[in-house]
Amino acid sequence: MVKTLTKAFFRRSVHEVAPDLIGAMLLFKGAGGRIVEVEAYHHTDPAAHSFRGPTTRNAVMFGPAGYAYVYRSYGIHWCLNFVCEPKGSASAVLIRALEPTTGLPAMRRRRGLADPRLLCAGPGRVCQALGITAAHNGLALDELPFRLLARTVETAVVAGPRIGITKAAEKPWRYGLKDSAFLSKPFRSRG
DNA sequence: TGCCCGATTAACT
DNA sequence: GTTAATCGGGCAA
Repeated sequence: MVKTLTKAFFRRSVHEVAPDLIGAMLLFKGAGGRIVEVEAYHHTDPAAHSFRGPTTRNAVMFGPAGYAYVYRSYGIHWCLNFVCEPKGSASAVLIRALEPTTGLPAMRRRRGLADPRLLCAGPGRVCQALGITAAHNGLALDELPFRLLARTVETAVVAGPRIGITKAAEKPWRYGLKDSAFLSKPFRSRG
């Protein structure tokens, strides 16, 4: 029995939602796969876009949970976040990598390569593969064209430091599927 | 207004 | 390991 993730799922601490998303299925217009890597950004976190208060760009983060926050990264890429926590708390989970399972031809075409390991291994790559842009900023996650399905099996989740940030870089708020071949970077093994 | 820098990626050496 | 591509946000003046 497949369960759709509702807004209530996201109306919790970003540090609860982030690990719970590992193993969930993310589909966008019929393409996507299992979420294997995410990062949590709490509004009290200096690395979060919402840390310095609301702006035009981060406005969606200050709205209710269960919506997509899409922003441009390095002037080139798009990155997809899921807004979490009660309204106004301005926290979100960054979707960093998927294990592609559905709509591979479309994703290969948009990415211009065939290797499934590199199709969705990184936040910019996920958006390019799924065709997500600023046009999709603010869309509800429990309505089409999004489709989010809860994981159906027990999943081994590992945590580690986040990637590509300079502030609060030591916080272990990156979560991933243990030993997945589709991560943007491996997690340091604990033995 | 101007300047610096970033939740990145790909193509280099 | 290094670096260019490319642009909006944030902050100083």
